[in-house]
Amino acid sequence: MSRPCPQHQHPHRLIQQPLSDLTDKLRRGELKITAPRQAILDVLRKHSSPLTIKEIHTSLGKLDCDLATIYRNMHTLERMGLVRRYDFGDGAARFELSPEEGDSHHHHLVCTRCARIVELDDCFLNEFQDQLARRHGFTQISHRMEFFGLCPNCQAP
Amino acid sequence: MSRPCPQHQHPHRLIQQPLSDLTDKLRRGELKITAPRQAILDVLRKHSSPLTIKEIHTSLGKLDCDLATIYRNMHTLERMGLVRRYDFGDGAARFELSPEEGDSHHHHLVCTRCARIVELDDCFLNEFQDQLARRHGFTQISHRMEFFGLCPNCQAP
DNA sequence: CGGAGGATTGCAAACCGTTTGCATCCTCAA
DNA sequence: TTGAGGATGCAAACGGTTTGCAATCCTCCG
Repeated sequence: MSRPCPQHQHPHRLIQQPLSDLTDKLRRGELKITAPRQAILDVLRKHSSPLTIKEIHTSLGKLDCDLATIYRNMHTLERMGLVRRYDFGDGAARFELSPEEGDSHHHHLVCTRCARIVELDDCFLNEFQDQLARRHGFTQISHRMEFFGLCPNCQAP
Repeated sequence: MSRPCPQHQHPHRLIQQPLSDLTDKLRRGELKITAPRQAILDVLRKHSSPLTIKEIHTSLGKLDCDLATIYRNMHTLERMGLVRRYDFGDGAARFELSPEEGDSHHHHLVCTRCARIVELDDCFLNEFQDQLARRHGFTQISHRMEFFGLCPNCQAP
């Protein structure tokens, strides 16, 4: 994983939510504030791109906890909207702290060689998605969209 | 899985490529024409939505072959562009015969309860995707996009 | 038409991310 | 401070997928 290209970094990703705000949210969700929970949130807070469970695990360092604990927590955190889950099609889920404006979301451009991730601007699919729902009588509609390609560093000569 | 709603069925999906055309393509790809291969293509030919490996396997009926054979064949067929792979996020890959205009593709609206699949019109992301590639210096760019929701039959009262 | 050579298959075992059961531990409200 | 229930660690199981290997099948060539 390489450093994100600053010029294309989406602004809201640079604003780190203080850990205390996060634990406040935990409390509001009636979740206990445990060491693994805090450590996981802290790791996510410090990264600007989605992390796999394994990446989170190694980032925990000496605050290490069981993999199953991370898996369980990601479900809980996702359920209460603190965290967003992404699937880049390589078989490992990735997680990112939700932006503070809880309902907005964005998509990613992923290098298929080095897994470098570019965070794109806020999603533009909402109107289209709503039309689609109306036209086909669907409710609770959502979507997934990711872009893949070779980043500048990975293009062979 | 329920029958697709005819009024929203995308036209090109109704045109079945004759099996002979498909085996011709196999030949051109220097692939041997084996019984499993033909049977798999024949199953795909008869379905208008993407199928999982398991669904293909059970559809094979008495032409049954090993799961590993299907997995291996899906890779080969995908590699030569005969088949397209989709990921609806439930952990099982799905496969669909490529439309005859080899480069076009479309997306899906998937019911999260009954897995009913609506095939959408041809993709509209190409320009956007190219812009994106240019702006970030990526090459070989592609994307994935699927919509999820509750279909009319699955909306609880 | 028959045989050689390489692709393809079946089978079983391995893989990998993820989930789960269970006993123990810890957090938090009373 | 204490009790109840949520949370954790550990190990086993799970589901989709991949892989090694020996046996088999398609094709091409003589």
